[in-house]
This record gives sequence, C-alpha cells and structure tokens, in this order.
Amino acid sequence: MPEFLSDNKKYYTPVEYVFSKIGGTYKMPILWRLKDKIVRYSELKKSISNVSDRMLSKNLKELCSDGFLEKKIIAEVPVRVEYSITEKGNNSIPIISALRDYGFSLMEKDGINKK
Amino acid sequence: MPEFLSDNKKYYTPVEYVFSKIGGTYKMPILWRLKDKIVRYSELKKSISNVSDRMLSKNLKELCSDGFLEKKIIAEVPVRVEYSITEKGNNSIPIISALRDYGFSLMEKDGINKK
DNA sequence: CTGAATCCCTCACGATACTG
DNA sequence: CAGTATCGTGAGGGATTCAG
Repeated sequence: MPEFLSDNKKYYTPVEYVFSKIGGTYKMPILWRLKDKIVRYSELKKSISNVSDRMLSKNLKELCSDGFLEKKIIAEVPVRVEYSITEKGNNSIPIISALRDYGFSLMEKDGINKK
Repeated sequence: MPEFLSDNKKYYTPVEYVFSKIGGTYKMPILWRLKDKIVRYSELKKSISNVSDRMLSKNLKELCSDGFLEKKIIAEVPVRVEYSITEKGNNSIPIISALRDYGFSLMEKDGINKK
C-alpha cells in the first residue's frame, strides 16, 4: 500500500487524502453551493440543513486555508462576508458531481426516493 | 436541501448516502483490490496496511450484506474463504478510480510525493 | 451579521484476546 | 485460516454562550 506524510499525519491512499481535504459532512455541500456563485455566510447557513455555526465556520476556515475558497469581508454595517470558490476549488466539482450521480443511482437501485 | 430516510437514518445528500455504503477507511480499498480478481481473507489482510481483523471482517460483512461483494466458503482444511465483487460493486469502481485520480492530482499540487 | 469558545457526547476505529 | 468479543481511545460533530 502506498504511504505518505502530510502535516505529520500518515496517509495510505490518495482517496484518504481527498477526504482529509474535502470530506466530512459539510465540505462538499459547501463547495457545491459555491460552484457557480458567490454566497454569504447567512445564506450558506440557511441553505445547508442543520449545520451549526461552529461547523460551518470551522469548515469554511479550513476550505479557505486549504485554498478551495476565498473570503471577502465587506465593511458595512452590519458586516457582510462573501465566500467564493477558487480554481482549486472548482477542480473538485467534477468529482462531487460524479459522487452525486452515483449516489442517486445507488438510491434508485436500493429503492429510495427523495421526499 | 433534499432529505430522505433509509434504515431509520436521515440523509440530506446523495453523497452522504454513498459514504454510508462505501465510506470509511477500508471499504474503498477493499473494493479496489477486488475489482478484477477474487481474493481471500488472509490476502486482503496482508495487502491492506494496518487493518485489524475486527475492521476487516466488519467491513467485509457489511459490503456483502449491502450487495457489493460475495463470499464463498470452501470447506477445506484449513478453511478457505474467497471474496469477489458483484455487478453492484463493480458500479462503484469508476467513482473510486476518479477519487484516486483526483487525489493524486491534489497531492501533486500540494507538493506531496509518495514514498 | 459573522463568527469563536466551551463543554459534552457518540461512534468509528485500534489493540488484544479468544474460537470453530 | 477466518473470524468474534471486549475494552479503550480520539476525532467529528451538536448545543449553547459570548464577542467584534
């Protein structure tokens, strides 16, 4: 099995590396919503079901520092913060799209239908 | 956000459903190894770094009951157990392959090289 | 409005020992 | 050889409160 280090953490597969960057419950939903438009914090909060401020801000910060997103603070009153996707972020969209398609086909074969 | 139920668990995205089936540390590595050949338990154990018997057997059992793998017990002495991929399992290979490719490209851009 | 800080809890996973 | 049983741990995530 391959094996490599990043940030003092051991990885065994490239897939594992992908999930360390854009895995977890909320990162792909965030990227997906930003794929073709700029969105502010409160809009993300509203559009992603059940996400807490803690998880949303934590994931946004990580996606920014990993280069997938950009953050723009507009000094109005009240303050407005806009998030947009970078080119690196856009490179993740095809794989997310493929995962969605595969998910829908799996659900269909498993007899699950959306509400 | 979409929302649906399966096994009394709530899902919000198709991607989430995919990970509930083939996510976690070992399921994709297992599927990947079985994509073009039949492999027995001890061979899987050897080829997947650091996997414990507990996790390997647990994941194999789930993949079988979810229809991704098939298990064949050969009554020799000592006993031999072979795992093979099903058609449903094979449908997951393209997405795993795409995740691998994306992982390698991410690693390259992040300046990581395999040992 | 946009978060950060704190506390708690669950569950995936690891280690070890044991069995048909 | 191919697992199961048991116990322990840590990281991801939820709820709540506070702050610029």
